[in-house]
Amino acid sequence: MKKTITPTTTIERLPIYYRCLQRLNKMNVDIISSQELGDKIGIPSTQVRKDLSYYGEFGRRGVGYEVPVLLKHLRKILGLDQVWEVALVGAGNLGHALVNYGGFRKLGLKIDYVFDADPNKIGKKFAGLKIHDVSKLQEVVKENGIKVGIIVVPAEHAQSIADDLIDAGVEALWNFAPTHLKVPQEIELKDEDLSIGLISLAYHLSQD
Amino acid sequence: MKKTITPTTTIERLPIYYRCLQRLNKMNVDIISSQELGDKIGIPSTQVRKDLSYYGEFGRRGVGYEVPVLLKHLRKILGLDQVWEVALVGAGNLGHALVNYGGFRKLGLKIDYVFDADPNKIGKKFAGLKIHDVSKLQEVVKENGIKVGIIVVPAEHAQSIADDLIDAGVEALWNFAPTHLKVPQEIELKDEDLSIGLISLAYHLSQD
DNA sequence: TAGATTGTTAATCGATTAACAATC
DNA sequence: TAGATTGTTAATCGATTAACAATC
Repeated sequence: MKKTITPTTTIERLPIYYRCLQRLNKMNVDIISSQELGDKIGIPSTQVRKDLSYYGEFGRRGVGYEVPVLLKHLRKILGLDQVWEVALVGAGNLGHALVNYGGFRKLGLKIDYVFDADPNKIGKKFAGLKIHDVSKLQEVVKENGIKVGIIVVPAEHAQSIADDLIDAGVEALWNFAPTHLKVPQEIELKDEDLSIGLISLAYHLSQD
Repeated sequence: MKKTITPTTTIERLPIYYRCLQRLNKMNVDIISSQELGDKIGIPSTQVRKDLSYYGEFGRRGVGYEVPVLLKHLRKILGLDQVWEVALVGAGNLGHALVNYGGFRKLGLKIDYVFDADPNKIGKKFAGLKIHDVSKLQEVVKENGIKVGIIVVPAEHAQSIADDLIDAGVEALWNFAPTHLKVPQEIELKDEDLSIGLISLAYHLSQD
């Protein structure tokens, strides 16, 4: 394994490889070449090999990659062999969709705690989880060693929720609020701004 | 205006500028410098200027950018001065969240038609919209000149829905199904794979 | 051995950033 | 004029891709 910095673009492709391999594994495909794998996800074979090379040598020359072996390596690399406690703040439509999202379960990820500020929601069930009072957020995060927070609250509350989560020990944030959050450098922040996708389609259509 | 190709990264930042300027405009901020704008969204001033320069000269040297003027230009550039008919296929949780998503309304975008295959859902109301039978998809798309399709169906159905939409005249697809869609080159495709965000957080946490 | 495919180096391509002349 | 900030060029940085030796 080399001590080079892995490009962020490579990291973003790892989950895509992982899911594709999961499907192949379920179909009892045993060996796959970088060419075939690349074709399935729409990237060149050379990029597949380069990406994997940042983490080790997982294939056999002249043969290809053993699906179960590569899968196991990727699971480890992605941290999916560990259990991450995840808290979601904001029991709205989008929060509901996320808690129920089938994609997570398949990956061994799940959301464990849901919080909201609305007294009418607190205590109610939400996709099988009890909605906690957001005033208890820090307490619950600390007690349960929650490391990942998902922010699905209105933009104007996002920063203060982020501050609270970080204060209580969360190390990674997934932010759906359409606003720029200020967080310390050591906190992992992933912005997921849903309106950008639709706007960029409108942009491309209006260019023609 | 130069005849250079605009980087895709620039295009993805345009909606962020737009939303930030909308907020500034509402706060009656009249003039903003590239430095201030960049600070607000977490990018260097030089990138703001460079990005905007692909489309024209919107600022005044020594002064900055007039918020309403820049906003107007961006609205035009992003195609938000036009009305786009949008159809969503898949009346599940995530579809519901998208139809209700406040971020779109603020931008003058909205979802107009919802489709599903479930007989129990067809005809029912869904966030204020009637759920149409997916078997009528092509018909409705053609009749109403729908140009944008949002795919929120299970992965195994995504490709055939995409084919149907394209066949009926849709030119841009926003795909939430965790699968690689094959579409003709002239079709604008934006993938929005929600599990990637969460996995990449797990990855970063497990690196430490 | 002959054919196939990996892992890696080097070349290319594209995006960001520093620097500064233009100009308000 | 002096101070500020744009628009743009050129330098830098980072990611992709082509090419090929290594090797199964």
